[in-house]
Amino acid sequence: MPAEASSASPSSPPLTERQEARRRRILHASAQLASRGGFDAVQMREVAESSQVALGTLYRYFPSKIHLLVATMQDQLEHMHGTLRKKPPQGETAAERVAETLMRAFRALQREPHLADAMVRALTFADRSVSPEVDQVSRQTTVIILDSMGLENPTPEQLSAVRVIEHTWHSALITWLSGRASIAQVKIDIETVCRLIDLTSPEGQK
Amino acid sequence: MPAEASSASPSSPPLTERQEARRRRILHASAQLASRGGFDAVQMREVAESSQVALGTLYRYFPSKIHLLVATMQDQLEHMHGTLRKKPPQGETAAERVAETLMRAFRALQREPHLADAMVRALTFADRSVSPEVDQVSRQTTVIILDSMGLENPTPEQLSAVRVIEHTWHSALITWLSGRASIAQVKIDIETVCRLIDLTSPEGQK
DNA sequence: CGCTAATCTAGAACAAGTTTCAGACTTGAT
DNA sequence: ATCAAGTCTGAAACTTGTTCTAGATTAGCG
Repeated sequence: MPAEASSASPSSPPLTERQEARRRRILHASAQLASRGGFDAVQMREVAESSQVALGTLYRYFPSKIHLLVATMQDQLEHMHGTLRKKPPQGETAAERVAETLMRAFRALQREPHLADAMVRALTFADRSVSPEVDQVSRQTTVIILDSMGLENPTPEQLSAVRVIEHTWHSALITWLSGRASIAQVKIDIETVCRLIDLTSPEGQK
Repeated sequence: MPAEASSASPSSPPLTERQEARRRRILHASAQLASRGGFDAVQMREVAESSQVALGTLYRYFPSKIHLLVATMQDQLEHMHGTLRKKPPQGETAAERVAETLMRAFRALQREPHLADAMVRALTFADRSVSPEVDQVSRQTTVIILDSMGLENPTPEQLSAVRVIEHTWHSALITWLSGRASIAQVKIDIETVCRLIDLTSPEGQK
């Protein structure tokens, strides 16, 4: 298989090799700074310096800090999806498998709470100008969830349930990140919302 | 009844009359500016000017823009709760009543989408330093939902369901505000998540 | 009334996101 | 190899949230 082309949107003018490298350096610097101190620690001047790129160039690649962090999240999500694909969840019911997948993702985020903070805050703070990118993250998340459900073609009802699960996922993460909910609390919320899946599977829950 | 004391946290030193008036002017200016242009339009210098208060004073009352907007939300929530109390929802099941209540709130927000934008963005962007205030908003929301369910003492399961509903509510609002979901979509999501309530009411859904 | 501590004001100053600009460097096509 | 168009750089400037300061005002109290 071609080692390339796995990345994000294949639209817009194709990047040269050096441009691709710059983009990579920027995303790497962003993730690194975010891992240290979260949203606030990702300062555009520092990202520029760390990635050896002029500030103006950084802004050419990512038109705002939010764009940058959302792109960072897309990047991390890809990793995550790859990792999750390798060992599919073991639960009996679809609800269990989804909950298991999300809890696995949650544990991954716990290992880098500052990075999680930066990405999630950016995601929910994003305004209309970032909608396409945020939407892409959302679609990717949907794919991961549907994957873990093991569904080929979900019903509209099931898609609604998945959307609600995503809502809960994002919002629960926020309450955790801002110290208003414990890890256990998040777990309960995830398990609770996942019950909606069984509710929308009239054929039984196996 | 005493016409006073209905406001927020009755803790900390009591405010003099003029201070109470200042606080009110500030919140009013905040809501007004927010109604115009949303989060970005609430600029601290403008709020200070509109409310005839020095910038430093504004910061003494509300230690950050986020604090100010969250307080604005608390303020609005009180109105809302009062309004909702007057005409309780008519639905048959608890789930229907909660959905009806939230849709009513949603329609209110649609009348002032910019204000909604400012408040909701502030709420989800808030970091740990605002946790107490955000938590208060969350509790107030919980009360409104429990009220509409007509429950005296909810089970832990039901409280979980309510938390998930709140998650969905906030996150769905965000997707709507950032133009990634339609009004219809939000409605569906609310109705979907409200089904969790019936799921957690083993005694039947009347 | 007159004092003292707390509060308020005007305004400067600082921090970080964003924009702008002139000049150097790359790229792609001839 | 050469030229035009597009890109990158370094640095300054601008915007808006936040902090700080010195001096006026106000509130509570003897």
